[in-house]
Amino acid sequence: MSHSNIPKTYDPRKVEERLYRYWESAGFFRPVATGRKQEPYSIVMPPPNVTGELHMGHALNNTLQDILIRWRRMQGFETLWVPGTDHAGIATQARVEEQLARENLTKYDLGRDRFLARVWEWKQQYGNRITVQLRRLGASCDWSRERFTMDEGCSTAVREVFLRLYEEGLIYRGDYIVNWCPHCGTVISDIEVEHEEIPSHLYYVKYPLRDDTGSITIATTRPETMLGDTAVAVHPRDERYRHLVGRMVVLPLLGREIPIISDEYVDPEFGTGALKITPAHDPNDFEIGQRHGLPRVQVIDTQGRMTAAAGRYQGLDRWECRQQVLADLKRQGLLARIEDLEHAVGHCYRCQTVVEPMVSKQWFVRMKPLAAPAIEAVRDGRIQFVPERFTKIYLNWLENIRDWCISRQLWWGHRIPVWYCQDCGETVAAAVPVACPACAGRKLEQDPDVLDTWFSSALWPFSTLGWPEKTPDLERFYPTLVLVTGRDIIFFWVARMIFSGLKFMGREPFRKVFIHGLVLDALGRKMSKSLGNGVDPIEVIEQYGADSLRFMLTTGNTPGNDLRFHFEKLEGARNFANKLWNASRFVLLNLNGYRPGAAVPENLELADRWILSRFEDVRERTTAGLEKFELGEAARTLYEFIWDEFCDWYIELVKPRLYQGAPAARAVAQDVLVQVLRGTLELLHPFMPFITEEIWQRLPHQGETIMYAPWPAPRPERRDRRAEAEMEYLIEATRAVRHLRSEMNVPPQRRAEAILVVLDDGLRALAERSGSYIENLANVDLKVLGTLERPELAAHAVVRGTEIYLPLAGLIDIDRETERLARELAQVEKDLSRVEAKLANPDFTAKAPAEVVEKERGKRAELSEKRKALTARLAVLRGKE
RNA sequence: GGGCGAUUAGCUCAGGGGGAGAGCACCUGCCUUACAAGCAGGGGGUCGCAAGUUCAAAUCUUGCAUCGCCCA
Repeated sequence: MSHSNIPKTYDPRKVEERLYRYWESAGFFRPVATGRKQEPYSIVMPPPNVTGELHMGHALNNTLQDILIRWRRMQGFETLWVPGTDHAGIATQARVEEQLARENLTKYDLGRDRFLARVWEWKQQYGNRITVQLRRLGASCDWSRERFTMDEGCSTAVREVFLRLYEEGLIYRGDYIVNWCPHCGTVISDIEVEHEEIPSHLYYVKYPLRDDTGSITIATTRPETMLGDTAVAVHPRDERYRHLVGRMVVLPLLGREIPIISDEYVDPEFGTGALKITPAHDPNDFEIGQRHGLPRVQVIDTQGRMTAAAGRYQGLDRWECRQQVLADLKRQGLLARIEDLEHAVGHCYRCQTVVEPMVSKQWFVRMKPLAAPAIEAVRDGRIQFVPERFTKIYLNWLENIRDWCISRQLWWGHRIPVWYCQDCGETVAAAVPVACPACAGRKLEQDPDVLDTWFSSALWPFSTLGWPEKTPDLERFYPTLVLVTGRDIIFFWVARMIFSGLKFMGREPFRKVFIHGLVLDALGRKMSKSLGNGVDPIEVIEQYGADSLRFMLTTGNTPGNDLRFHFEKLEGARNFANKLWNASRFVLLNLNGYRPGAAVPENLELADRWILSRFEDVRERTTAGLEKFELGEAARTLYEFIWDEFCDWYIELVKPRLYQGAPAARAVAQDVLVQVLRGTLELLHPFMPFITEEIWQRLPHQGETIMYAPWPAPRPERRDRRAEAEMEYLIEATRAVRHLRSEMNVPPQRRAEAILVVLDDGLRALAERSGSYIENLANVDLKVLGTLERPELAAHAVVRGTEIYLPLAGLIDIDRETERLARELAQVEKDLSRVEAKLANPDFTAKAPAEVVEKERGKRAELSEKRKALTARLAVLRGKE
């Protein structure tokens, strides 16, 4: 292969799409039994909404999954990553309704069947958008197994689960208080309600006693609901009101008579301690109403308007009604006072409309029996959250769980598999009923509602693998190993998958739940459509490449924490990719005559042993990071190794051998370069799949793809602490010489002379042996001496018991040099006195671990040597003044 | 009201009982035959505040403050 035409700048656009097509068409994303590991490793992808476009949250979520799956695949596991999309009931239906609105149509104009046909059409047309985008990101999921929550298999699973829960009495239908969104026209579940603190008012209203002996004042934030009041409640031990319990008050404006009751729920400290009770429009009041057998008067309808029960307020919007009620109360002198109050108001998570609690007939899942095993599975560690702190959030929610309202007044979704017999009124739950089991009648009408979208996502880890069929995939890949998801859907999704998996598979659906945070904008705000502050991952990929985006998302992050999106960070990642590209270019351009196997231990020189040892360390730390889900740490380890050690030092160190070395030495350098670069690419591949593949293919390699290159194995024999220590010394010395050159303004091109005075025999031998490293990297001619034969006009530095001189007759400004050394001496003395104070403390020497004490002693020795050298040098210089 | 997280260099963030780190920004010098998306050198921080544990605290404990998120 010719390498002379490798461009100087890495261009991801020329690489990424081509490689992805290659991988996908070669079938590399499918599970492959490598024989190196027996167990499978599977992940199911949190299905993005079919309506969706890839946003930064998806990009982060899928990058993390892809890293894990690519790494495990290289380790030899039979990996499967199942992709798919979610039908997203409300969102999708809304999208199609908008489309219809542009044609001046509503869904009612079409009717249910034609409307649904229209949604499917929409889905065919736009539904694969996000999966195309996931490919751009590099996601190595098995598209041949792609699923959709409303495809045939998933739908079968949904019906099966519904029917089984229904038969067991875990699904029931009942009149219950639910959260109604007047805008979306459907019920939403408790967790779909977002509470937001809103500045509001607390209104004090007098309710006159029936017998005209006075009044009781209640406090409320929602005066319009008083029209539906059916009681006033006080705390049973509240002395202020004890004598009133059991008496009747006259509801203002409507004149209805309602009782004063007592209930533990009432907080005597809040407001007046007297609470109006509206069982039809408040969840807590609903429960109090149930305890006391109170009637429910619905005064607000599904559009948010006042009903006939509201008397003359009928037809008013709930907010208009509030103003009207207040005005009327004021006129009648019943509005005692108004206070400012911040309080939490429930909003629909989708449209932000204020939710209206309302009593209605809905389907529910009885949660207590299902929650118990799900709590247990996490408590006993069968499922672990990463980071661990999310365990508490999960447990706290499940321990206080309420029944789950699963019916939705929508058309798009899984229709509830329940029919009502028009002849005898029997309820029939079945997949496809033929006749009424009670009266054999054939006039059956299906429940019009559909199921909450999350009902089907709850089954995702096993419905995607074929359940309720006993498929080989289900057998092999369930339970999955890890679920990667944002912390915003722990309740919506994670908890529900866990109890569903336990219930229907008898096993937890995954072993680890890896939670990540949100991607925020540069100012730390959530990215949102309404703010318009979102960054489009596809645009980023086009501009910077998928690898850069992925790398930026991984390195900028710690598990579970949010991350801010900065273009500067993206540039850093892009620069890193380019750095790697150019380092590889260097290697490739210097491979003439390469033969593998030249780097046998006896041929290695210090730099080779050092970089191989460093690589071994990096291999270990990268793998450990991945194992602990510390992906950012793993990625940063690689970044530092590649940039600081491989590029800044090793490549510079091998140049003489490559450019002027004897063929044998050259071959060794080539072999080490190839081995270290190839191994590093393999370690980096999960994070930056495209560029690593592109380079790997050009390097000498075995196999069709880096995707199946074996994950670098431990080579403990390559760990060489001595080589590392020696290189550290040489690096420090090189830096010191460079520093002196810079301080003295020696032009970079000018070859200078440097003298190393090394008293220690071992170090001196090293300096003599490997002094050429310093010579090449600091552009000096080096003299290594063992005696104190000091040049007079020279810049001076001390490192590790070594005095360094740059004899620069004519360039030395004695005053400046004196001042510089004096400053350094002051610093040394400061450090030294701290160390000495520590060592003088008998508690320290007695109680601190021996190696810590030893280290401090070493430090003391080095610092005092340095002080001695600096003092002597200063004396010489001052003598010249 | 309860819980969780954050508070470290000008900015964004790692780190996590024994010599304060990175990237960006800044200053100086370099287009040195892998890379100017680069190289070399440099300046810059009582690690939010207070108390405690310890020979030793940025790191552990407690309290407080500020910001953010979640739950009621």
